[in-house]
Amino acid sequence: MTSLSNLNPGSSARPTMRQVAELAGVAVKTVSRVINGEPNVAPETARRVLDAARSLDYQPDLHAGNLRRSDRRTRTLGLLVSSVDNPFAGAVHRAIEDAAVGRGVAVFASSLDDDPDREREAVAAFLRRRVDGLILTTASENQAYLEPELRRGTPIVFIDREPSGIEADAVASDNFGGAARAAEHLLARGHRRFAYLGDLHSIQTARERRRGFLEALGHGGVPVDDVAVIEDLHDSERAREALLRLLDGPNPPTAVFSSQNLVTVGALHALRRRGRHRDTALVGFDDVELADLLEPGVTVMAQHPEDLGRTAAERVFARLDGDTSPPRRVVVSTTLITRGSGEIPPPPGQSTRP
Amino acid sequence: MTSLSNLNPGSSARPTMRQVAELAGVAVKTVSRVINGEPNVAPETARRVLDAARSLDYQPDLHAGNLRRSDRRTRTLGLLVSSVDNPFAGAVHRAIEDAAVGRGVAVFASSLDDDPDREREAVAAFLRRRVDGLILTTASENQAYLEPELRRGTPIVFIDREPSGIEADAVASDNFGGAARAAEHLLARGHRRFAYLGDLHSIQTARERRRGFLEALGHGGVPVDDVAVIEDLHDSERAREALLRLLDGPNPPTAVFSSQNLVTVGALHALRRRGRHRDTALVGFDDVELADLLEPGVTVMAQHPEDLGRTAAERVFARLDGDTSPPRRVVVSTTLITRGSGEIPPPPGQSTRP
DNA sequence: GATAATCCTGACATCGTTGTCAACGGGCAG
DNA sequence: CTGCCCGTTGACAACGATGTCAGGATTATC
Repeated sequence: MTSLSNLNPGSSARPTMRQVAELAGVAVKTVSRVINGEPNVAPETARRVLDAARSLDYQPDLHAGNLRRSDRRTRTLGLLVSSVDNPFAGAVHRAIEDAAVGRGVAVFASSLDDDPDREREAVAAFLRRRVDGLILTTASENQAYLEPELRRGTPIVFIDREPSGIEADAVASDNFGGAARAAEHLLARGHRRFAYLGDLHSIQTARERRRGFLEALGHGGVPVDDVAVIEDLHDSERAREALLRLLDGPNPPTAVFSSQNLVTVGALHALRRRGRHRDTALVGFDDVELADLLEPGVTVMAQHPEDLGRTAAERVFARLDGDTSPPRRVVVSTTLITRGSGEIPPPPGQSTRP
Repeated sequence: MTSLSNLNPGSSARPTMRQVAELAGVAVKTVSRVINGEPNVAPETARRVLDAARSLDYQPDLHAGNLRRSDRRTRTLGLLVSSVDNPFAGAVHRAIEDAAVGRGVAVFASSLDDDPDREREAVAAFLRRRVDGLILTTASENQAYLEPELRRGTPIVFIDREPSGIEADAVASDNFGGAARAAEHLLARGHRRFAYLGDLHSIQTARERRRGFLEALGHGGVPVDDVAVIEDLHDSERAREALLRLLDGPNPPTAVFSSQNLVTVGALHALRRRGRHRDTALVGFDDVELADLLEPGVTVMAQHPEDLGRTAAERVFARLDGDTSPPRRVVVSTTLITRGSGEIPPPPGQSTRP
């Protein structure tokens, strides 16, 4: 009874090459050749195999093949972002996907919420699945734990954050320069009382922006002690509360810098709530949807997430294609978009320098 | 020379269980037991194995194991959305990821731009990777091609679109009812001249919204012929142009319904450009970031993408856990958020019904 | 017509892991 | 002391595919 192969019709088992081979009356290896478009198969044989494959709805098992294949490529990429829900990360993700899809590469994405523990787990989950490369918005202080993997030849590209404790490719915005330019923009309007609303201090990018902003203010003659620096604002709600407290305080800022998109949203809410949106200057880092339709429009240092994503993907694929040049750090410049909020001057009597 | 196993120190080759076994002085199967936490391993042996694994930076190959394992689970999910760049899709994605991560399941996401060809390719790419389940925002007219896969036991859940040509689980917003309620909301303010700005007619969801909107207008005594129905607006630029043409036309609408977030953004731009944002009513389907800070605030029929994503993931996991009940259609209701733009009355003299 | 080159095909080992089964050794009951 | 049980361990086959190699058929070459 069981000596014949399992040919029960309509069987719901997933067909394998063996079954396609049986149905087509050829050897498994011949099916493999046809499926992979290898040369030297008689057209008539190929047709029979394709017919059989189609009639069984056969889908090759990429991972089984990969196990034996010499190139050992899963055609899979792992992407770590703060959250797939964040518009910036979404744009990065899309650009990477666009670069990958043409090569038949699928993308895993994982949200970290900038939690170092989740980073380790997510990286391990990717490596267990043998991704061909990693693109990481890292959340950890130090990524030396990736060293062995890097030595094994897995391309690792850091995006939106510089690596630390490891030499690897990186693609990031000009955080320092962009934040500095934002500061200069506000200084030029005559502001002297600033607030800096920053993301988690543990995030390298956030520290760069802070440094850029404060150094530029220093060059403009504003002592750091006069700047209200508030950090660790990781979502819009916290940012809103923080700015509300400042606005209600004894010496509210005349100009506000918000260091990322969620913080900008929170700041906008706070200003609106206190009716201060027309007399308090605001520049945000990273662009925000509908920023141009608000009144006043929101001035931002726009990043170019598509460029970041595309460039990071190109780096990964270049490495996979054999590029063994030293790690490269690509800096993508930012663009100041003036829409009104950043051009608000300080109230009269407070604009002149001492 | 080659009789000894490859033990060159610092070798950059990826370690396998065999190498861990050699280093620990045990059989491969024992390593497997330790790595998978199977019982009946002497503590001392387990320690030696773990030490060896750690010192080699060993990561098990999930796919090799899966090949032999009886449950045949890759712990991987495939998600198809219109674009990972779209805020709605991002929220759905995040909710699915949150449900999956606890089970050790990783998520592939693919953007379709609502192109049926890309759908077929992306599904094939997922199936070749043997995802455990599919969550699809389908772009095709008919998904009967998934029938064999469904029979094989792969859970397939449609999200944000109803399946056609196949019986499968589906989770979607109340598109018809939500759009109808938007129409009623505008009718109640006395509007009689409407514009409907719709997404691609090929999208089932878009057709439902159109049907809901127009039927409700019909019940309100507004003949369909009096409604400016413009469809196939797939991005904000096209939506902006379309509404600009209407506003510049002989008989501009006093109330506008935009059928998804990108269209809403385009409509907002058009109204603003013509300075009509304070006297033309607007209700959008799907919420938009910062909608509450615009003047007037943007009234929307908010969807609940987190609920959609979470519910879809729950359906997939329930199926994987053995639920064989008939396919279920889950409808997630929508929520009207009044912020001003939808409460604008028609200009005097046009508000009364004939 | 003989020989070589080429095309087509299949048998077999193998990739890294797990399921099965059997063997070994020590503890314990009879 | 014998026999049984159980905890521990490893040998081996197998998962679904591809690389290697060899053999038979066909065609080209002299």
